[in-house]
Amino acid sequence: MVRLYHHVDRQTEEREQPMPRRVDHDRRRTEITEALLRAAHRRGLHAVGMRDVAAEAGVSLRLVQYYFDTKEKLLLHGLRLLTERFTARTAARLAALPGEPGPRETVEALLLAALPSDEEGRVFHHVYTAYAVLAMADETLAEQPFLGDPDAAEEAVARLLARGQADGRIPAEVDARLEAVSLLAMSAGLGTSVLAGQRDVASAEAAVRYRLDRVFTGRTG
Amino acid sequence: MVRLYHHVDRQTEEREQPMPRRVDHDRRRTEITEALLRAAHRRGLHAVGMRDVAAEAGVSLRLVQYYFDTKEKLLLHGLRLLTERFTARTAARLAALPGEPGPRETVEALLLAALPSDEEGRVFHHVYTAYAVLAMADETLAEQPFLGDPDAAEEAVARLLARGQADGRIPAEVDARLEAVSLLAMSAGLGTSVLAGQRDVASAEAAVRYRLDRVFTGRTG
DNA sequence: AGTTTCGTGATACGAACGTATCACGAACAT
DNA sequence: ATGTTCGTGATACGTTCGTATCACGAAACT
Repeated sequence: MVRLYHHVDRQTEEREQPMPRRVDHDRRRTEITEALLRAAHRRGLHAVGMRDVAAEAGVSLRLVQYYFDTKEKLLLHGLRLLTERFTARTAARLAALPGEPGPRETVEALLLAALPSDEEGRVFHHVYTAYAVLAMADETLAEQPFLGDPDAAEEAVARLLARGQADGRIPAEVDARLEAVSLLAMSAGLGTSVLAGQRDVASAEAAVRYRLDRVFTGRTG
Repeated sequence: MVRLYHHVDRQTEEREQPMPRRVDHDRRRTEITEALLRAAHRRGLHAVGMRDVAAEAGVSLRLVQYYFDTKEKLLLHGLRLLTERFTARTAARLAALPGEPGPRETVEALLLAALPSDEEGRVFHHVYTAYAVLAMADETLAEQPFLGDPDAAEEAVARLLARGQADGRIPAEVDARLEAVSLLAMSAGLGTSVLAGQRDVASAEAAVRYRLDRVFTGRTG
């Protein structure tokens, strides 16, 4: 799926009749969508127009129209790319955990990944929340799968908590499902208040760690 | 501060030189601002224009301009009214608690008041979150006092939790401050996911009650 | 070689936006 | 009685938005 500007590399691909000739459409689309996300973070998603995206991507307005016919399609691609990026980022963080991470370390990494601690996290949280707000009044956005099935994360955390219970690290009377729901909601809420300037990242992280300390009260090891 | 349309009732008020003659400006302003909040809930805050507000309030565009010179001022008034209304609503809910409510009942009422359970709650949460997102990219909004000092609620909850500890209903090793932060963040996060269509209100309320059950583990009474 | 398709630029169009201007009647002050 | 201020309507202005149109060079296919 990778084709570059002037040199070819065509043989790696079977070509049906009408196919893009010279430039890699998917690559271009991604570049433009990334420009959308950057612009949305800087000026606010609501304030971003086709022309802003074009300028941010360094292309002409026509090109943005060419690759995404309408603004709505561009916005939908934006949401899709955003969630893909976030999934990848989270997976990378999990993979980077040292040794053989237990449920506690894994859940902590999951929750902290959703916090706006670095620039990437800030962009993600800002734009994602903006999409969520748009979805509150826009039907098309509302029926879009947010975060690629929003309770995938819930499922993952609930499973990890159940594992913690099996290991004796979490008391049996904990409801893994409800606990997962509340942890994820807390993480999201903390992120929003950080971005809204009501709290700093350190205190948000402290709250996450405190809560996990309270959930994992059993013997360790 | 109450002056009505055609009949006067002036004697209740001392009048300085240049004062509004016939209509109650504050009342009008409030009506228009309420129209803004309704329109913002229906179409999304970003999509609301001066003309929409005028139509929703049943007045002419000129009047909206007359009472709020610029759109920015209208938006700021909107945020102010929104937080005032929410404060009043929460206070009313607390006052409606039966008997002599303990910390548990009070905290629960506080957290549930922030959930979008009825139409008023949905309007509040939607528009408030929309403002929060706007504030993430708009400096003027960012320095606006959100919810009339955002950690007033945090302070109140922390105090109630401390009272619960003093009463022996909450274990001493609980950190009242961090617990308050995490509870409020959870409530906000749950509200957002309800409005985004990812969860229904009942499950959000269940999560709140579950968490409170976990916090209040000591003897009751 | 000729023709079709692709990628790109420049520019135009109609709608909607926030804001400004003009006008006028009713209420108040003197 | 008269002049000024207040509240309101109608309407216009300039900008920006999303979208559409026209044009043209370079590639690819036949």
